[in-house]
Parts: sequence; structure tokens; C-alpha cells
Amino acid sequence: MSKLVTNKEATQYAVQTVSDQTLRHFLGYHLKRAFNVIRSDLIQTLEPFGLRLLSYSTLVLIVDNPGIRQWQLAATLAIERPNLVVIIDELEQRGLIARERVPDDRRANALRATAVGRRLCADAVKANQAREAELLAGLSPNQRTSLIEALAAIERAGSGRGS
Amino acid sequence: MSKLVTNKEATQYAVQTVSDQTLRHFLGYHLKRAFNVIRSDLIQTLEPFGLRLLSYSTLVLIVDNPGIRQWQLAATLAIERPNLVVIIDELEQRGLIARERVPDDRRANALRATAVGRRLCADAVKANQAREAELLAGLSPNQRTSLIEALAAIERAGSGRGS
DNA sequence: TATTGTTATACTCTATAACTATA
DNA sequence: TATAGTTATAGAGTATAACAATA
Repeated sequence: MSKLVTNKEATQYAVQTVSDQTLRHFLGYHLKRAFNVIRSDLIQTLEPFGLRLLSYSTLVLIVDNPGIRQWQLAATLAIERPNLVVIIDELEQRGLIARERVPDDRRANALRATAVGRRLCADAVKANQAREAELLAGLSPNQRTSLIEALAAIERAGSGRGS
Repeated sequence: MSKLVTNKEATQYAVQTVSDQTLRHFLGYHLKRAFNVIRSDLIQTLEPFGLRLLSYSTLVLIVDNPGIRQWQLAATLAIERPNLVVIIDELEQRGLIARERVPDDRRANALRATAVGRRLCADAVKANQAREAELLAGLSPNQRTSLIEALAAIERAGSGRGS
């Protein structure tokens, strides 16, 4: 550096430590940051299973609800029907689920997990549980319960407004 | 319909109500859903100000930290430097902030909000506060405090791992 | 007419590589 | 050699319109 700059001079132009105190007052800010932690951790956890967040939750819902229709899945996952098609395609091509024809309504598909899909799903759920337990080790059981209750309350407060 | 199908037969193929009980056990599932509520509400709240989520938090951080550098902003917002450039461009073109040259280090920009930017920021923050208070009306002050504490704990638990 | 699944498309957010000008 | 800002680009996630088959 050709010019010697004292700390005092430098502070005129630089910021020593960034203050996010205004944003810290907002729940949305904390929600986003906490969600990012959980999300990036889960992405790494699911990677060995070849699953991403959406294909994972889709597979879990199909395992839990044999015969579910695509429109029901889309509604539960709060995504649009077109965006679900590629996910279903991928799960089917990997042999984890099957689209079955419905005699009652030949427009619809009944989705069912294969034995392979159910096995993979169980393993992925177990891995998810293990990692989440590690991440939440700092919270007491009481804190975890009230955290989930508070989040569910926020979700309910938002029902009835647009997504 | 050529074939008469009784309710009993129909239930073989359809799902009456979708069960998400496996996913409900996971904090990540609740976090995502609660965050979606807050997020879509905030998007609507900020729309009259011409701000989106990222341009909003960027503006707030610049107002709170006059002279902040872009790399500091990116680190605080947990986004990549390239993705910040377009946001800064937009805020600058709207006359809400200015890029100032730094004599010490001619590679860097010192970011400062204009008077217009500070005014808009204050108004947007006020609107955000009002809406969040409405959404959280169902939670006691105690619940809100412990909720934010729990989220901050999760965020800390994730520090030291990749984004 | 309305619904189910589908295709095509577009917009936002996010991530990486590589360039420039400085240091 | 490393850093700050930038450009270009590509990948997810998400949203809408419109179509075919079926109800």
C-alpha cells in the first residue's frame, strides 16, 4: 500500500462490524435464516439418497397416502400442478413410485410407492430425523414443542390469504 | 360412466384426506410453511414501495450501516456477490442509494442511502412491523420471545457448516 | 362446462467461473 | 498473488396459459 492509513481514517469510509439490528426485530428475518440452516443441512442429508427437498417430501406423502392423486399432492405441498409433473416423472423413472390408472376416473393417476421406494423413503426419513436431532440438541424438549406450536400458529394465521 | 362404482370401491383408489403426519414430525416442514406465510405476506406489504424481499433487506442494511461495502452486504445477507450487483443497481437507479468511491481502496464502493432512500426505508419498515404484529397477534409476548430465541439458536447451531 | 394431467414458457432466486481494476 | 466489483451463465423453484382427455 503506497499510503499509510490509520484506523481512524479508515473508519471514515469502512464499516467495522455490520449491524442488522433493524432486521433482527423481525420474525421473518430469523425465520429465513433458521430455515436456511435446516434447508442446507437437509439438502446434504438427502443427497446420498438422490433426493431433493421436493422429491423427498413428495415421496413421503405418496408412501403415507397410497393412491393419492397429483392434484392432492400439489395442494398439500402448496405447489402448482405443472411443477409436480417433473418430480413425479423423476420418482417414477427411478422406480420409486408408479402411476396407476384409475378405473373410476380415467383422467386421474393414483400414485403408489414401490417396495424400493418405501425402503428408500424409510431410510431417508431416518437420516432426516438423526440430523434434525443433532441440530436441535441445544433446545430443550419444552422449547422444541413450543417452537413447533408457534410455527403452526403462524401457519394458521396465514390461512385464508393467498399463497 | 359405464360402470357403477360404490363409495366402498372408490376408496380403494382415492384418498379421502391427505395425511402429512410423517412430515409434521419435522421442524423443517413447519419452518418452511411458516416462512411461506410470512414471506408471501411481506411480498404484498412491500409491493407498494416497489421493493422485493432482497432489495428491502439490502436497503435496510445500507441505511443502518452507512459506508458499507458490497462484500460486507453479501456476507450479511448470505448471498453471493454477483447476485447483489443487480440489486444495488436497481436501488441506485431509483435514487435510493449511491455508490461512493473510496479514496483508500479504489476497488471498493462505499454504499450510502440518500434522503429519499432513508424515508422510503422508514416507511417500509413501519409497514412491515404493522403487518407482522397482525400476523403474530395470536402469540403471547412470551411465545414471541422464545420463538425468536429458538430460531436464533438454530441459526447458531448451523454456523460453521456450509451455506 | 369443469377437472386432471400435461406442455411450454417465464420470472425469481441462487450458484459458479472468469474478467477488470486495483491492492 | 489476492481482493472488490462485475459480467455471463446455468440451475433450482415457482407461476400462468393453454391443450388433450375425460367427467
